[in-house]
Amino acid sequence: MIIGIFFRAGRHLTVDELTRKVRARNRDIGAATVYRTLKLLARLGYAKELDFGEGVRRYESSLTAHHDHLVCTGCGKVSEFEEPRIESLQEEVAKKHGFLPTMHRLAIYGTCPECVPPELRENAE
Amino acid sequence: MIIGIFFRAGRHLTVDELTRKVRARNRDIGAATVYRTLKLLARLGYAKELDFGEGVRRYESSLTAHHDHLVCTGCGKVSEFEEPRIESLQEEVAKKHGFLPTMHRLAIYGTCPECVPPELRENAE
DNA sequence: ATTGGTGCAAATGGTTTGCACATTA
DNA sequence: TAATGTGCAAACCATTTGCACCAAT
Repeated sequence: MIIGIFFRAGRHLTVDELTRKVRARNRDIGAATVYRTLKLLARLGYAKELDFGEGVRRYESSLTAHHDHLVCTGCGKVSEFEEPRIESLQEEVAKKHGFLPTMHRLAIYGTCPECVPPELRENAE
Repeated sequence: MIIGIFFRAGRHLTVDELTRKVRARNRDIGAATVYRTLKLLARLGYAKELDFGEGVRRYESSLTAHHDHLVCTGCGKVSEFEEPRIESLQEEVAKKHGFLPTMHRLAIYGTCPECVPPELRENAE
């Protein structure tokens, strides 16, 4: 049931967010089990552990195409993007340094469209 | 004295590493003071807080040019690189999503040259 | 009976904080 | 005397783990 909710739920879930969803369905499930389930999914390769430096861990399904993240420092919303040119430049950089890259983490922090104050909008003034 | 050691020391220091260096010089200094000093430097903009998902925080001087990081998952060593083409692609991505970017974090994880087993070296086989 | 998974509460570990104390102006 | 910064130990908090328990083989 936990796994079902996880894959159906939105992306980039906090463990606590998932725990709430799960407990809304069944109050008898403890947080430890949610932690254990997510760790298991990550170990099996079905979930990715994310860390945006917020002090809490997030998880997302790894059954989707690779992507990186845009994190809004205003409302905390996380969105995704994919940019093959950045990917290949990373390969290039790694190779130049003799690195055998296995993965990378790229997050762009800033203010999302809804959080940009009107007076700072492109088409303002 | 803590500040002096911090800026003179190598990059990407763990708080614990810096505490060791400081206490080697003066045993009477507690870890709390080192934590407080680094937080202060970060607040004033002289230090950057880094988080590579290792479970510990690292700090580096922000008085150097912007750069991103290569993290060796074998020996833990962290090195730096700078790739203007990646930077400008990030700007482009942010703009495309209506984001006002303030910063980004890019870390490439993998195996550094010293940790690549010989049989996997490019010029092996 | 044995296995595997669970909830609960306690442990963990990096970081922060309350507080009494010292040092300086 | 007031203000600032310190060490120490306790608090914090997300996460992990020990353990007794339960369900299903």
